[in-house]
Amino acid sequence: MKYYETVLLRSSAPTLTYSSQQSLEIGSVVSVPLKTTVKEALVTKEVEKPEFDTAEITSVSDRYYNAHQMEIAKFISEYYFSSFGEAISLFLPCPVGVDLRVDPLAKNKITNPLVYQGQTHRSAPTLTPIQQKAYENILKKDKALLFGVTGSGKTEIFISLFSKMLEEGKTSIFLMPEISLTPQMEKRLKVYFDDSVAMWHSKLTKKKKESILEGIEEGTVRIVAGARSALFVPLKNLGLIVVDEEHDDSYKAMTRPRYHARDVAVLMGKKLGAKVLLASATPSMGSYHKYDVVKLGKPYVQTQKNYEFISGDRINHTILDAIHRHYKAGDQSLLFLPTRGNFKYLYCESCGKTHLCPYCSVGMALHRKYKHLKCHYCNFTEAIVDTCTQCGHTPLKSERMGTVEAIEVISEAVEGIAVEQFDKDSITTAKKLKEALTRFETGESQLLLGTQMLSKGHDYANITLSVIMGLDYILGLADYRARERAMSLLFQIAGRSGRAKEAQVIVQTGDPEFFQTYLADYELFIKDELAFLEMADYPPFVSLARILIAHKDEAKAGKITLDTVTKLKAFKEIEIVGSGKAPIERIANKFRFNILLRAKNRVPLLKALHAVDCREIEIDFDPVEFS
DNA sequence: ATACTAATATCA
DNA sequence: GATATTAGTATG
Repeated sequence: MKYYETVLLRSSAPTLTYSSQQSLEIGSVVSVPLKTTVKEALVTKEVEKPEFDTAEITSVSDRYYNAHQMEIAKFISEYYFSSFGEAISLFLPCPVGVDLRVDPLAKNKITNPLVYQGQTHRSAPTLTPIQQKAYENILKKDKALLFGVTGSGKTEIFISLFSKMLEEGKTSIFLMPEISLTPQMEKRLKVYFDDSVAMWHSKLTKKKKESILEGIEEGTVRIVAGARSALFVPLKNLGLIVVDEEHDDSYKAMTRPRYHARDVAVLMGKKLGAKVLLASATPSMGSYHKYDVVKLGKPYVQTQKNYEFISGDRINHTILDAIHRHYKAGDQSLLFLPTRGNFKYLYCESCGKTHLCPYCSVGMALHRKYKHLKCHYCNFTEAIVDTCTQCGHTPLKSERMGTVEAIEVISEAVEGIAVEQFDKDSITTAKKLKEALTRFETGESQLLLGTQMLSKGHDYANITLSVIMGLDYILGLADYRARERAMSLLFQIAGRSGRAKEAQVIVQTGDPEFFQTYLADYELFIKDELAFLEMADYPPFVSLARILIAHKDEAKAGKITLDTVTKLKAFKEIEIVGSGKAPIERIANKFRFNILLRAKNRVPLLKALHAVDCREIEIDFDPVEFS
């Protein structure tokens, strides 16, 4: 009889020891009995017969985790404060019989030499001299940051790199921030790589996932493109990881393990000997500071753009006139605003109170289409109310414009215009996204109106007018990166319009000087912002961590916070920047407290946090969200 | 993580 | 006193 330590997959339980008649490989995925159920577990270590009684491993699966996967998971679990069982579960296990530690392609070459050569691919695109230079530069480096505006031809460089990897018998991972970006990119990649490329994201059906995994195993699939989770597919002989739109916060996981896919990609590349290429038109301060920058063209939009700064926070005549003019000229427009739903909040004119979610300390958002109020944090829904719950005053006023209301205002003012609503409420599936984009591409609709989704990935070549509202709202967020977020958003949206001809950009802000200064040169913004961050002691010059405490009992939450702060005070190398109620005080009926920590070096910070880590607190290392 | 158990609050 | 809710603990 043999004895093995195991960790339960997707679990924070401690390691448990089981027995087995047959001898097992470290890394094997097995089924084990626990209490009354059977769980999946990973064999981590062979041990001597323990003193306590052991249960026997129920069955051994045909999957296993290799040494690299376990090593990277170990890092993730320690750096991002999750259990090993949770971290390893990010990965898809390898099929038994394929060892990713040796060069599996050698096997492929022997058993199936024509796998790759048998397929027909269009050869890589011809690069412009500027692209070619960047491409050659990238080839010389293990990791690099490709800095180029939208439309500067980053994708052609990626495609050339993937082609080169294929020629060398290596595989590639291509990360994009959101699932919504995949259809357009898929089309482009398929032209060159056909069935060698597979689109991967967490919402794929089980069947589709299995089919892709089979392709990976057979060696037909050699490029996996997709969202965060694509980083964890078991590709053999990985040669390249591309992280597009590397500045995007959606690379940071919001649930445990709270890893940052860009940073894990860099680590993974180092461990596996794969090249890592980060890319963005608006790079993050950290990446610009840390990595070799390969510039692609000039850091500003080269097409002719007329910027106009206007004040206010509503859709006014300037905006309506512009939309009307461009519509009449047969051109297309884009309008960005940061809130979804109708009016974001209901508020009482008499006592000034906002109508709040009963379980969260945020305003209930008005969704006129469904005739209800909805909390965007806990999804609590209720009928539209008209009387103030505080003072009984009626009627309630609505505050701040959302997508639906904006569409109503515009449809009324610009007769005949077809508006495409582009936000989380209307674009719920990949199909709806595709349809909306097709309608816009064919000219069936003439105005694209939406939220952050607009700034991500899509190119709208024929747009001649971009209207950007609500930047002040972002600039006013309590976040050390508020400036960066507002600035990059403006760049991203402005960059997506007016590729072909002269374009007009209307920016609604009370701080035009700030945006105006940097519009022509994002790199100048980065340099100034880095100087600011260094002076103010913020990343990338220091390490940050956030502790989130959430409890139904407010006093209990406060006590946990205080106790944790007390324990942390013993660590002299770390600074407690602040602690207390979180900006959003309550979500889903739990009171929320925050502790923000800072340290010059991350090692003492990690050490202190490991010392206070417990199940009552949640640790977010390198946080991107502070609410 | 989750099943199970003990402790505590809620209710008729 | 019975039952629902919550807190605590062990799992092999």
